[in-house]
Amino acid sequence: MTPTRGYHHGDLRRALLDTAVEAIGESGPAALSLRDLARRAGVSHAAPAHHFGDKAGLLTALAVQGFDLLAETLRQAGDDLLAAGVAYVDFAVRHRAHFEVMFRPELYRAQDPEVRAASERAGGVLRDRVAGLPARDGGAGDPGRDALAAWSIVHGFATLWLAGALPPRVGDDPREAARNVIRRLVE
Amino acid sequence: MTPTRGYHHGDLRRALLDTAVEAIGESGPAALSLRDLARRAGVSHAAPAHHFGDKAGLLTALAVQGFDLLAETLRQAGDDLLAAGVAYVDFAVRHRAHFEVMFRPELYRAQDPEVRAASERAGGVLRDRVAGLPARDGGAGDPGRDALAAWSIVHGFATLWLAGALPPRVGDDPREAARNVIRRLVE
DNA sequence: TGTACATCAGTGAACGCGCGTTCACTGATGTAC
DNA sequence: TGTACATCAGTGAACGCGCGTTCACTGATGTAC
Repeated sequence: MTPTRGYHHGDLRRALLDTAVEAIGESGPAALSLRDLARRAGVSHAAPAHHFGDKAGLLTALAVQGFDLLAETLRQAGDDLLAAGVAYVDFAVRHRAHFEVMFRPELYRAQDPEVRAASERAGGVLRDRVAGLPARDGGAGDPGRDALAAWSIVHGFATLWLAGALPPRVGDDPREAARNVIRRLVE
Repeated sequence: MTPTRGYHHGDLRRALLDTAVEAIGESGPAALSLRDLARRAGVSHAAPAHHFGDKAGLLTALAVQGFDLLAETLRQAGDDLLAAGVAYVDFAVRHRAHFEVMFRPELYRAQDPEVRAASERAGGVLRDRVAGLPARDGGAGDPGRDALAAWSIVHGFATLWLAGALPPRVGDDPREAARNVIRRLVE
């Protein structure tokens, strides 16, 4: 994509992250190799180590980026829980590589403070949207429980969609299908 | 575990599947190698190829086993959707290796007729439990939609649990936590 | 009960490959004076 | 404006490792007669 400008690349760190997204989209995060990334970015195979140390370092950076992107996506979806839920699924489909890395913590340094902070920000937005929901007719309604149920249903739908596990009758528009399913929870 | 009985192992195929479950439990399905399996099983490194051809062949066999086990687990949970949902989560936690393989179809031959049949059997049981549910107060209730919502919420909860993504306040008993969440859908 | 033979399960040596890591290096850039 | 020097980004050769695959083989088992 970005042409190499002589000896110094210019923004190799960023280029490697973009390239990683591409490679993960093709073969999944586990199959990722730093040598392949270097090859795709057109630099020597030892270059990635300069920026990320090792594979876990690179995936940690990708996870941070992913959680930030998710938080922003949820925020932009507005106050509505239904809209936020649809946005969550949409994020998973459109940023599949990030999503797959984010929820496979054994692949990166999940205890890294940057990751924890970014993940906490995304979780906070989701909880806000759930808190904005009117109490259920049944009773008091436990906001922790409701947030967990909301998270579970959108995360499960997204995961099943990405795994190709859903039957054809669900259709091919993830946003529409997700909206339909989430309504079961919020209507 | 099972001592090698001379030149012929006795039931190497089965032993390799058991060993694979063990290895996947430690490092995930992507890190699995046939050589490591052979080493653990105490046979030569070329032996696994006799039974499964390659890694995808072995994981295909594991997926079939997993779907059959899931179907049986759901069946044993009885007619109740809540109980079936809890059983689904419990299955994921107790048979983590199988569960992880089953829903990563890029790792095995998902189009294999045996896999499709086993997966169809498990899905059928889940649909049955949803169909047994009384119609919602709101209206007619689309059984396809309801089944998808139920599947999403239990699958999502199980996935988040396994990923270690849930906050500590959820507790350490997956069955209890799952029951609480699923109630949000069925009550 | 005994022997011959076919079949099958597992062996072990060999191969080529891609990987991560290390390390002395070189080219480019920016800053001090 | 010009020069010296420190810093940093990226290079490329070398290493050892574990992997999958192949293949001629050998030991065990079962069946026919």
